[in-house]
Amino acid sequence: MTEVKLLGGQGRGDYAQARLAEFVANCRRKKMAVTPQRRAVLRALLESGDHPRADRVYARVRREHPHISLATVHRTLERLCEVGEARKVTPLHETARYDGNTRPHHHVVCVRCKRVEDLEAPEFDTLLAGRQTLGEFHLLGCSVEVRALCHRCRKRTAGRSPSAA
Amino acid sequence: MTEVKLLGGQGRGDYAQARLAEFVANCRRKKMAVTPQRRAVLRALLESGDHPRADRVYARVRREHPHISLATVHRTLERLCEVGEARKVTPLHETARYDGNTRPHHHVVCVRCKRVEDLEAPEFDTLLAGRQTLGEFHLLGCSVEVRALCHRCRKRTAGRSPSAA
DNA sequence: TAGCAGATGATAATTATTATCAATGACGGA
DNA sequence: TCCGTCATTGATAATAATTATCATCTGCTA
Ligand SMILES: [Mn+2]
Ligand SMILES: [Mn+2]
Ligand SMILES: [Zn+2]
Ligand SMILES: [Zn+2]
Repeated sequence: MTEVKLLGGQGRGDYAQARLAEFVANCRRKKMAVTPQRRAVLRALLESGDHPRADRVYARVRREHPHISLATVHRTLERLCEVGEARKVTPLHETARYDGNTRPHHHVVCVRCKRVEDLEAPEFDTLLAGRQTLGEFHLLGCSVEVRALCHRCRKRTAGRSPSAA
Repeated sequence: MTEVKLLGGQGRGDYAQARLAEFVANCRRKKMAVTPQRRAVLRALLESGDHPRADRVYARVRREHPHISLATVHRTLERLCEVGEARKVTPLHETARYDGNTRPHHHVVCVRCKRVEDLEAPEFDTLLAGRQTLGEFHLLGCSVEVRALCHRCRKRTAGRSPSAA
């Protein structure tokens, strides 16, 4: 029953160190230039445990790199996601998407064209069934977002990096 | 194993009819005015099976109500979500949120303050474990988003409508 | 160390969403 | 059925996130 649990910020420091240490090698592998800005953005992201927005990362990076451009922060964050060094919590954030179907269900999203299809997966729903709370959170519901490539996009995307785990 | 399946647009027509039929009564119950615009927006949303954006709904509604304002469409869609007549597929769409933690994990999101915390739930991951595809979709990964109210927000939200299932 | 492809910074442009506010009309009570 | 009230609408402006542009700079390879 207690299969689901919140993760505190434990071991964040070590994790950040390890990730920064391997960053240079990873960049070389991906043939991506290692710039002070990229390093700083990744460090700032790793130091914030709270899934920050670009402006928060910008604020933090500026403490060490007062001359960095906000555009660079945006570009770098997207780049880090493309190469698998970071993750976008909000793959569909560009515009609000609405759904007239109020029955509980889940979604599969094409990460490229952003097409969204309904998905039925009853098992997902039962996992939180008993619980009312999770730590300090009062539960309302849960939805699963399956990241995928639709047929059309898969053909066009041929050889590509992760961009979504 | 085949517990997860895509839902086609079957029975959409009947579902739409039923929803529209009960809409007036639901509005009365919620003490919300029934306007032609609201009815039209809900109809347009129900007719689009594809999780549309506000501008798509606007385009469709204009076919019958050429004078409707785009602002009204935005307002109405949000309103419908508040009272449980529709659902926002993208509760975190306002701004991109990034995550330096690349280990597979899930999230709990406070629907009010948008705080995001990491969540560990191994069972969620195993459900799609075997599959490579789902219908025409090539699977990449899946993430669970648990909607919740954090302690602080729960106190401040006292008596409130659904806004999230 | 030279040269180039890619990265950056400054800035403008784009675009979704929200705010404002006067005019309108839905609806409960007379 | 008519009226007054107040929520809703439409038109428009304001806001804010993101992306585009482009001249300059710099990490990287040979
Ligand atoms: Mn749906
Ligand atoms: Mn996370
Ligand atoms: Zn696609
Ligand atoms: Zn909260």
